[in-house]
Amino acid sequence: MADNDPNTNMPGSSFGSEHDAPVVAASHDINFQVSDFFEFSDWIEENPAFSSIPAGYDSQNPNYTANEIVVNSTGISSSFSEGTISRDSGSGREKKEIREKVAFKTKSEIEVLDDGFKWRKYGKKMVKNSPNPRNYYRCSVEGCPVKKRVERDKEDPRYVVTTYEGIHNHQGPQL
DNA sequence: CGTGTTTGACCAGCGC
DNA sequence: GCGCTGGTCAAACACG
Repeated sequence: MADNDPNTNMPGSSFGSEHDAPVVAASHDINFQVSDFFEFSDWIEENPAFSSIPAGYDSQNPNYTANEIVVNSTGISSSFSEGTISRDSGSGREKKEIREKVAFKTKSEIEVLDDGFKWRKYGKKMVKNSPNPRNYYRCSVEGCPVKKRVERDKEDPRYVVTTYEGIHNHQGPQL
């Protein structure tokens, strides 16, 4: 997946340029694609030495491997984790599909970061571990199984934890 | 009028 | 088996 797509124009230019978030700046540095992070998840899988649960993240799941990266030098630190490969070894039947699951912790005022795709909110839920609600988004493109989960950090409300799940059916960003 | 959001209800998995 | 919790659905609503 995610072949060497030239990614002609990344509409990430609205990454805080129209918002007054001082932390989210320099869209030039955030010139990435979501698919790039899905490739990163493979990278993590092959580099368990980098596993470290980011602060504030639910580290109770032993199936998680995680890592932290710094997207740019202006203070946007994102952490991502990959998991959900928990197949039932023992019951003889794996119930869960192997899905790509990537979580970012981004310091931003806005919750819905414009990653170039069009998202439709389909749910909101209060989680037990956090006083903040969790929002559920889904890619607007029909047939695209990608889901997105956005919640604010428990300890630091200035951070948003965005979790992507799945791989986009379509190549280009949808706007 | 079309599209996306809101919000409560419903459902399934899991732990006790 | 029951209750809790997280995830999804869908009808009503708001907005362009």
